[in-house]
Amino acid sequence: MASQRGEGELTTTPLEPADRERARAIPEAAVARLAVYLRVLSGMVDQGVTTISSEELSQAAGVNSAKLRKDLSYIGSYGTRGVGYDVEVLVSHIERILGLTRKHSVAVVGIGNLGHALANYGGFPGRGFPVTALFDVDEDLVGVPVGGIPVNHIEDITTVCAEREVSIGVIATPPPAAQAVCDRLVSAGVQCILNFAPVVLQVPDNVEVRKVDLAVEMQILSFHVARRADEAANDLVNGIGVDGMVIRP
Amino acid sequence: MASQRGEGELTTTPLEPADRERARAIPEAAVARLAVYLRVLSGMVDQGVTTISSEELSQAAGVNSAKLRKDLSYIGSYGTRGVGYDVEVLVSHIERILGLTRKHSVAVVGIGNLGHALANYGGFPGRGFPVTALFDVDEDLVGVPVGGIPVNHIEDITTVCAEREVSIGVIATPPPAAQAVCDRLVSAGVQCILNFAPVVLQVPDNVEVRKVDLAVEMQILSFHVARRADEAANDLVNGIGVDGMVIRP
DNA sequence: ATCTGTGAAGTGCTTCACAGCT
DNA sequence: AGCTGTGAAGCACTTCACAGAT
Repeated sequence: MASQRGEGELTTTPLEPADRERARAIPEAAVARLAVYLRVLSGMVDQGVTTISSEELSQAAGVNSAKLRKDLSYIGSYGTRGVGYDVEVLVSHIERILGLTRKHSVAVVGIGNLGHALANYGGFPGRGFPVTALFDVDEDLVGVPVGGIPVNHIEDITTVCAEREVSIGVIATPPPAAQAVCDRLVSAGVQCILNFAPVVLQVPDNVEVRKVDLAVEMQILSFHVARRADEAANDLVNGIGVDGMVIRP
Repeated sequence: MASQRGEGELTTTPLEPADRERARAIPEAAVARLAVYLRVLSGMVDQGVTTISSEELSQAAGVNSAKLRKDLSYIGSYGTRGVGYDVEVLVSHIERILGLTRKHSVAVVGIGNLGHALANYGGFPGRGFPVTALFDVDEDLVGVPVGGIPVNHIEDITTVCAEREVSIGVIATPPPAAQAVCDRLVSAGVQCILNFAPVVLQVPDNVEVRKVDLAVEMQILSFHVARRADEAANDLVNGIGVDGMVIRP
């Protein structure tokens, strides 16, 4: 089960050989942060900031400055020692590394509450991710435009996705439907999936899945509430007050 | 700036001293997976499965079995060598560690597309996370019930959250409003925040923030599209076909 | 005979700290 | 004098592989 998509539509600026090795080597964690830096930097551009130091940028992005510099070093050396980084230069290099010079068509499957919300973002968060197809099983929804795009029936995923060159599929269906939907997306040649359904998807190696799992997020927070409550109880026993002051040393 | 909440309402089953040290020591990454195991196990219970091996459970959860066993070992030794784990026992231990024996009131701030979707989940993903308060700046929305709960004005966050003992705040506002909303939640004593706004929130150390950032997720996927496209181009140059076979060895 | 629980080895990410450029 | 870029050290998570329980 592999991609059926040809290799003919490479519209991205081709990477230099040096960049190529780098792209392979960037830690996943760093990629996520690059996206954050990019957003912060875009804000800077709007404010007319032209130059920024690693210290300032790292503060704004909520990381420490060594990490920021290391992250930026993965994509090359575009700073000036003693000065800092040119904001626009940085923006364009990060955009290139993240593949944002290309448009990525998005299909949303499952037009319930969440699907509606996603479709109505219109051009998905941050531009460059146009939603070009919507799917649902509900016959009553088929043909109805949501966020300007008419809903197609789930049966047609394969043809419609191929036609519209969808490169990212978003699964917003109820859990039981998710795997089947995923399989269809994959057989339509979609190699990147963003999954909102609380299900562990099985996919071939050449497909990248990212998961957004609200239940997991809530439960992680719950864990921290519990840990904190417990530490507090523990500290009280040991004579430490709620605000961290020792009451009974 | 610290919690203003008293320490009197600890309704959680208190952890044994041994568990206490463990809770402190569980890696964050393991906590996230425990939540996944819990969901898979709940499904097992519904199917009437009573016993499961690390191999089976790890498959269903999409991790390898050594990792699963190590994760479970963080919460104690509840398996039987030569046999496997008792599903119900495991469920109840994971629930206890994740603090799911307590209810966690949730407030959603920002009742736009996403806020609506979230409010309409009713009892948030997976039970145990009742949404008890909604907030927005829009006067026209105030008083209107969404998912059964009337919307309050954002001005009233502090009082309403304190009143309803909200322990988790969900921020679904536009980016510019997020930090101010966050500050209000914090001063209402909320120590856990789930942030959907594409903004890096500044919070005191005693507050836990989890971020769900669609733009970042999309951009990570975009990065992988780019990397793959580039590898393919690269491989073609080196005489390797699209399906991985060497054409020109 | 089988499957868990876990030290120990391995891997990858983060932080340090400073050489080197402007 | 200031700030980047980066080897090297440190830390955390993952995987291995096997002793030990049933």
